[in-house]
Amino acid sequence: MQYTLFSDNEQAPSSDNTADFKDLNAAQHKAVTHGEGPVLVIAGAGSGKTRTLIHRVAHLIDNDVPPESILLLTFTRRAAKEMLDRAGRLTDRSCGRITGGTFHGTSNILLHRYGHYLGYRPGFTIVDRADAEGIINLLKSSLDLAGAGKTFPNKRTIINILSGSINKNISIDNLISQQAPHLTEFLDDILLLKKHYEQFKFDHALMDYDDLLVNWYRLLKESPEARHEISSQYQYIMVDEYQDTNHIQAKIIRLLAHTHENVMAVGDDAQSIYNFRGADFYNIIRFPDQFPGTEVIKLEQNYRSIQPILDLTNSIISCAKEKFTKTLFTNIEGTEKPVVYAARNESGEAKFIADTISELIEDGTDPGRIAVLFRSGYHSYKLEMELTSRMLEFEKRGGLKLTETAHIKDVLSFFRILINPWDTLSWSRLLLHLDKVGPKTVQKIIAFISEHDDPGEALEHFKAGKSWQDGFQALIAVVKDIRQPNLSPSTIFEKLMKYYEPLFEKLYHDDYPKRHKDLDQLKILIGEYGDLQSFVDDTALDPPESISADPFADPATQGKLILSTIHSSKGLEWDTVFVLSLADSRFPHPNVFPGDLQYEEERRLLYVAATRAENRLYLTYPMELMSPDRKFIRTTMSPFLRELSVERYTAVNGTRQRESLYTPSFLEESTTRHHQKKPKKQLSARKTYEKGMRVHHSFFGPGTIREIPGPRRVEVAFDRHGTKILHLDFAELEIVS
DNA sequence: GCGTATCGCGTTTTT
DNA sequence: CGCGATACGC
Repeated sequence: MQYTLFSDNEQAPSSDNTADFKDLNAAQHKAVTHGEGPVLVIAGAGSGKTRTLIHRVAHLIDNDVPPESILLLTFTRRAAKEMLDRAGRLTDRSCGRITGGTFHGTSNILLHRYGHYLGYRPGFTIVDRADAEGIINLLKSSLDLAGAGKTFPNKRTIINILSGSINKNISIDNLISQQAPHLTEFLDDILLLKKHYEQFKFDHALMDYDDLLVNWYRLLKESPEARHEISSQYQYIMVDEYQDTNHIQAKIIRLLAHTHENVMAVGDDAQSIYNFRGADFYNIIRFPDQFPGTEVIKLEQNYRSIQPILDLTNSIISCAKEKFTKTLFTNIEGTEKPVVYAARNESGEAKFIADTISELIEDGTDPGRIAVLFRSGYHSYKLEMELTSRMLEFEKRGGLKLTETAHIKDVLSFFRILINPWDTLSWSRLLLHLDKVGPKTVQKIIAFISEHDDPGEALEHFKAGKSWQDGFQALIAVVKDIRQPNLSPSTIFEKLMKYYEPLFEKLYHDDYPKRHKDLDQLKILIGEYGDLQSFVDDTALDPPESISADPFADPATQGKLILSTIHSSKGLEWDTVFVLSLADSRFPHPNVFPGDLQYEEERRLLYVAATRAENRLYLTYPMELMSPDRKFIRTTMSPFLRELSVERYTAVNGTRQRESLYTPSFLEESTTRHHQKKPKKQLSARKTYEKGMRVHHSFFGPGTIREIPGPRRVEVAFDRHGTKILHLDFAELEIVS
């Protein structure tokens, strides 16, 4: 295969087209065909860096580099899979023999393969973040922390501090005094907690994400044999999203490449948004120091967005305190400026977005090409209700992971105790479901069974209280049943479901159907695994975003509208993007102030959000927010928006129908275009509703009116679907009695 | 009095 | 969902 050089102005075709390997611009071509030695590719948003990496892989294979010697490290496993798949299509060869994945996934593989050099037994269990939080919780209650009157920081904060201290390579006391001075009074408690946390993980052969990295680093550093073996195995190392790597990862890369220095790192300092968990975008700046002789290549052409969007995003990032000037340009045609919409309140904001989305879909836009992004998971609640009441389907990303939902954790707990009988956390999950059994009783049971060589068997010898004996015996029976040797994961699943199903029905009565669907999908997923260990590791390391998404979905069918946190939207792109809740007290996060390190990161976060858009970008904010005391407080637009020149966007004031805040002439244009109110059908609006009425909804079925929270709204407690707030303008609600 | 069940309310971001 | 405050039952 040959690569033909095209001029910089030649536009790269859509990245989905695999027959386009010749259409690379000069900079991309240089990166793709680079020979031996370290390369740093600084790539702007939408500059085709993924494409470049794919072609690089294809180029190497075409030049008879054995696939086994390529190591591709990406941010998400999904990205790695996609790259290998596309590279495979480019080369007409299987790329399956390339090692590719996340740092943590790769770490897991290498530690199982080479861990014996450090004296590891391979049977460790990986805990994900949610479990780590659970452990902290367990320890917190048993350690009796915090003096009277003081609220001890929550477990999420603790975990951030613990992992931050590992990632940033500084001691906890320094970290706290530097970056979280308000926690100084808890320093001793946190240190104590850390000690017990480490001991706990050690006792139970558990590792969390950070331990994997630390041990990978130790493996390379402390075992010359392992270092040499691994480094000569992987002769070509490629790292995507390099700005998201932390100190340990940078050191790992350095050691991995010590025999050959064939490293290609790709990243964009302007998109560094993971500083809070230890990522350091100075890693990019330091790369040439770590690898002397590094060639630096810049990709500045953007193949994603139209020029007006780029103008806006360029000016967002140009306000940054520290910037490495890199101005993106594009040849994609399009003149429509981004819209900044000021809504009266959160409902107005949700309504505007839902209206606009409905119109786009009616005009034939694939819902899967539209995304709504926001800072925090709960910012989208209002919109979710609005969309549900209009029967618009969506998929929410970020926030809670599937493996973090209660019912999935329950099932996984059964699997976990089989692999690691000392997995106290999973035991306590299972035991807590027994009626009349609470935290205290669980602690007693666990203390008892942990004494024994075989906790699973010891369970039978614990004398249960009279009131909960029956449930306890039932649990013992299942555990005994699934502990039989040589059962396939599917068989175990079926066996445990016989016990769990009735329990589950009682426990999650409110949204039973949805959760049950998850379990059905989990069953399918389990069926693909032959052994338990790899199933448990996989679900801990990289939980599937949504197993309800059909893996064999026909690509021709329409996708779903995406709601996502900005963090989870990284690396993706959509035709139309909405960014929600860009109000002063919401974005940046209220705890960060100008001058903080975090403040600049928040700005980059907005940059990342805005650069996801190809053709249409809407930035919205409410002028009124609900304060803690059910009072409304006025807000203005986020400071990041305020510092932009008004030339860059079209301002629309949703609080007055006919006036614009800034530029009246623009408003007429955009209202007629997208935001014109259509007369909605007044189906239910005329009827009078009262508290306590029985009603029937075409989708949710029968229910009772709980509350009338506002004009044209009712809060209905549905018999089968929980409580929902419905908009009478849209909901088809019949009065039954 | 200890421990469990229940309700109401607030929630940064995550490989 | 998880936390705290409060209420009930052994």
